[in-house]
Amino acid sequence: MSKGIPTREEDYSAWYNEIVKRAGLAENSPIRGCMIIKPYGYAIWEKMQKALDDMFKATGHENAYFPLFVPKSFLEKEEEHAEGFAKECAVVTHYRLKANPDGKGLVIDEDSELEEPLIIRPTSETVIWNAYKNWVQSWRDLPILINQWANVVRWEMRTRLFLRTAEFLWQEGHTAHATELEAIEETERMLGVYSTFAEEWMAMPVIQGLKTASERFAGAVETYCIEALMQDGKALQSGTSHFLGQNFAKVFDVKFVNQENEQTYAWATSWGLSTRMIGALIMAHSDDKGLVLPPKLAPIQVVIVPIYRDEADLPKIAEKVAPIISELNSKGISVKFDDDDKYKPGWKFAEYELKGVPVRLGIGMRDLENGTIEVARRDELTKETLPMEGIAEYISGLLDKIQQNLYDRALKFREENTFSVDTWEDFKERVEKGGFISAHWDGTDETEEAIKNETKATIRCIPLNSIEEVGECVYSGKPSAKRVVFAKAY
RNA sequence: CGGGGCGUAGCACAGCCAGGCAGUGCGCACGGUUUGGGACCGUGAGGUCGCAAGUUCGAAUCUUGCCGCCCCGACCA
Repeated sequence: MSKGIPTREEDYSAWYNEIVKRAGLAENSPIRGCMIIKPYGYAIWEKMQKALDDMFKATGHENAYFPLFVPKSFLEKEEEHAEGFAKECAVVTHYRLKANPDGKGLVIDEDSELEEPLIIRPTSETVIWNAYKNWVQSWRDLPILINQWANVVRWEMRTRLFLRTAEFLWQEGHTAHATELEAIEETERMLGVYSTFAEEWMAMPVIQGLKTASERFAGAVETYCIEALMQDGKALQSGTSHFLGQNFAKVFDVKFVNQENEQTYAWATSWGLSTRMIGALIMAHSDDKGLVLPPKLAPIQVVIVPIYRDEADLPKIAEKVAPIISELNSKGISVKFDDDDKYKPGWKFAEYELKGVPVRLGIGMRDLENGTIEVARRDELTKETLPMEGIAEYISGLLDKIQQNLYDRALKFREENTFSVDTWEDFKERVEKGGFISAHWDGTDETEEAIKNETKATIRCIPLNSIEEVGECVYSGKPSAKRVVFAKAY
């Protein structure tokens, strides 16, 4: 293995790919556009799942599982939904292979053609709402608050590990409500959950907002999103929550009798967050030495590297660190004691930096004599030698400090790269340099489209907290009531 | 689907122009010396040169066809 990875400065995209591969997060598979998530990458996803799942449960949701296959007729029912996904669907048309009569291998048995093709789910609204039809009769049956953890397939033309793959893992929440207000509240509540997850667990500040009509989920009345800024100045949509109105209830006939004894269509929401977040995590914090993980999502939070010349010294070190490990474990901190003799300490230092382990402890004979231990921080790449006494307590606090530092750093970066722009000249110039651009927009599809064509920047969102401010559209000069956020996006 | 590039050891690649024993680095195996920031020496294993046909005494190298992958564009979380 060669040393070093390309720097962000040299080639941001190569830097990203190298981190994914060299840190052991994922690799390309023989299947075009599909990735193999390796144990270390999957461990991060499991941490994300756990945090999110707990928050879903805390907000009253239950997990369930619906089929991988969607009958073509289901997908067709909601017109906009169908159109939105039609171009990226994998379709199953046969159910049997047979020995090739002309030679080796297998061929599709043409006699096994399905009466109706099955789509591999790009999302599950239709299958789920078809089921909800049978679950809902009375207002007393509502709300239905369900989430599923699943894989989905969207046949993308160009893919990148984690950021865009043909198959990806995600969770999709699908809820049914008796009233419009309740459904909108749910949509906003789950956006809040995503936002909390991004900021408190991923240490990644996000802007909460609404998508414009052109960026809205196919079949939704309103799409809410969280948008984060990556280190190269491009935006990444990191989670979406949709208010679906009664669109799916109407096409799947999900009606209930309300308290006034009237037949009423249920109101829907759906919300999803995917393995793309692992890509976001990488691009938000990592540096030219490799991955930098926030302690709350790091599979290994502390690694201990023993340093010894004589093999007989290793047991002495192991004995000394054993109580530290158990004390850290009792605080819920995951620790790896790397006593592998095949690699030298220097190699291990570099390796754990590449893997983004937040805290590294180094301990050798010198430390045993002095009662000290070396503590290295991944986020700031600093080292200090401290007394072994009370070290577990110190590390526990240090992990919190690192978590906070990563957030503060990312927030500072975003603030320094968010610009308020009022003229078209400034806009064009600013877009080239990257970052979020806050500007007035006249609210029309035409203007949005024109700006996209001329600059490649899109409206990432209309921020929820934006203040009413009279202004003129940066492109058309027409009146505008508030600023929206533009950026080039992934 | 349009434009460009590439298929040679597990990985990264050289060799091809100008046909003549299939190579280098990393990794891997074994032995020894090493170990506070990616150690070193020695020995060794590992290949249908993408596939097929053709030209030739002889093809990784030349010709034709096919297959696959990557990058750039249109589409997208």
